[in-house]
Amino acid sequence: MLRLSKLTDYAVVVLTRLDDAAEGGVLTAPVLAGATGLAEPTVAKVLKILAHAGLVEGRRGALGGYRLTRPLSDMPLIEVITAMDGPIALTACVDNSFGVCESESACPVRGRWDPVNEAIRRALTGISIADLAGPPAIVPHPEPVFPIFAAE
Amino acid sequence: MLRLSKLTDYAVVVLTRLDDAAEGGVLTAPVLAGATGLAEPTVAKVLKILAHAGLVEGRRGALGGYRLTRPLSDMPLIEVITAMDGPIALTACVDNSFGVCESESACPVRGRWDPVNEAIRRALTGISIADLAGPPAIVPHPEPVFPIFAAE
DNA sequence: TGCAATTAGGACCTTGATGGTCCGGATTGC
DNA sequence: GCAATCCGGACCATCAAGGTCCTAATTGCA
Repeated sequence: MLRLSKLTDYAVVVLTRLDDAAEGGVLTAPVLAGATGLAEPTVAKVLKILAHAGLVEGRRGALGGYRLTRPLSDMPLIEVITAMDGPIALTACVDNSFGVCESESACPVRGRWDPVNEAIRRALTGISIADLAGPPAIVPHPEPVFPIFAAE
Repeated sequence: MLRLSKLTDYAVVVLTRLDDAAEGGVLTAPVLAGATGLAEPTVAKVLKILAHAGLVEGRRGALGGYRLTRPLSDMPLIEVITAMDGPIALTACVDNSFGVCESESACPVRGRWDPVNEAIRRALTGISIADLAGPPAIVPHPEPVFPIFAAE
């Protein structure tokens, strides 16, 4: 599925909220949880990871909270994904992890995924979080029905 | 990690072997297993999935086996990934699955992943399996050391 | 006609990563 | 000194991926 983790999804949501609510100010984890509708511990976890990656900045203490270190338009999506999910890497046997793969010697595509990773990396570098949060266009929900598991 | 499944990796390996060994002829699952160093049941599973997607063709019976339906140069990577891992889709809440996400109404990026998926899709469409199996350049292993878990 | 070789299509179990929660410690402002 | 926060982990449940196996269905050959 090439799926990316939910945490990454949450991260984008949180970052977006952090942006339009706090011009210079800070927001606490509980407040962000309320604003996004996500569970508080989860939001806290996301923020911790983002802080670790330097995408947000945490300030402790009574009047503490989090704030962005850069405008979202200057924050490429790939950085968020890398922060949350780790480096972009298709397959386990990328970039020379020896001994892990038994069929190493017989493997004809060894080291061949790199150009693919590069292609994806490039594609994701050109997109900023601001692009995702974008201007208008919240997809309308025509009719709040039961989950439709459309044909895959 | 944006990782893609091992099965997809295996698929590329198997497809490659299927190509350089069988010009018009067929190869059986056990033979392919031997040639790739993968377990036989696993290879069989991969082949079944690929056959289902129409990328290979299975022929039953005594002299049966599998063969490619097209040259690898005409087989974009994205088709293999889609066959093995399902459609490219970042995140669960893509393309309007209502009711799944509680914070639906509060979610500012709803429906916003689509351009990202598009970008990745485009990047992967331009790469064929032949490009992966490529001409030369098996990455050399400078020194067979222990797995190095480089700084993430 | 019977037998052997193969694919086709699932069922099944195990394992690992993900998602989510919680707790103690450190920091800061009042 | 106290309350409000972040910080850094540990911890557990769930779920899907990986992998194996079993039973048809098909085909060629003796």
